Amino acid sequence: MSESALNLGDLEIAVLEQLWASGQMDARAMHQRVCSSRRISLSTVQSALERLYRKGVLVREKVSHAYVYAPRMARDEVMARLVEAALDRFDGRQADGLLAAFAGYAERADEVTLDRLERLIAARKAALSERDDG
Amino acid sequence: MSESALNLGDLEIAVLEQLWASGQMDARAMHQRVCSSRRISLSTVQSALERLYRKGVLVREKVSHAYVYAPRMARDEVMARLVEAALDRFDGRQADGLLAAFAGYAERADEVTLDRLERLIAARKAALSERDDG
DNA sequence: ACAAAAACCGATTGCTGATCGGTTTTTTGT
DNA sequence: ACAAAAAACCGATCAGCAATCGGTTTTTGT
Repeated sequence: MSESALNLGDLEIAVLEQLWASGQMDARAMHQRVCSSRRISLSTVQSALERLYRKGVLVREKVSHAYVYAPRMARDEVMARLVEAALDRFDGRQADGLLAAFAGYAERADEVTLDRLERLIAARKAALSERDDG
Repeated sequence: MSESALNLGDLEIAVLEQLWASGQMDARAMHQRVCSSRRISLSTVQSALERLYRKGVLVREKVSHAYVYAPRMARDEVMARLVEAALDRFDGRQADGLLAAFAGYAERADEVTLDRLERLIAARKAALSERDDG
């Protein structure tokens, strides 16, 4: 386990999605956004934001009286950390797990995604040979 | 959320690793294997196997009096399901999450892994054009 | 029928996220 | 400066789940 295995609940993710969409928000604004789908009090939203802050996923800044929260990690980064956390409890390398997950997904993947992935690999290969030459 | 989001505890994974390595085992044999690293009673191991069975990760067959457990899913498959479970709580496609996880990983990946992945992509692309032609 | 082995059952513990209401602190309008 | 409003803060509860165990019942082999 590299460092701290990130784990998130459903409300935490819902709240994060809002922040990734809007950039930043205080607890009240967040409550407005989520209380339609989830009948939740302001306190509950505050707790979720607080937890996310303690987990290092959010930053916050006191603007006049209220904390304004903002993402500290990109959506992709959080997803990656979650995948990592799920996988690194297994013995040995986690390459094969990721590969397997991707293989399962790749069976349904479209061209665009495949191309993106190919470019990712090409970039990495370039970096590798760059290093070998240098 | 496709069907049932798989989730596994640490003991469950440890137990699974043993089964993937050895093919099949009853609770007593499993206990032998894991009790060195974890000081655990037989009951605890039984519970873990039972839970895994209920989750559909293991099959079991009564051989004389004891259940003999065997994996019903490959290691890769379980890993893939875990990744899927971690990702499909997010809005929208999970392609980007997987891509992101892989991107992070790819930065450290070796040539062999990159080659494997390239072949995976090639295979998928072939399947796609196959379908277009047919 | 009996002893041993295993399943089965139920209970407890620990952790974590979700949830809330009440109290204190801070801010702000007048 | 003061009162009202808003937010933070605090602590508590609840629920779900994995880990853990000991005791009871069932099965089985001889």
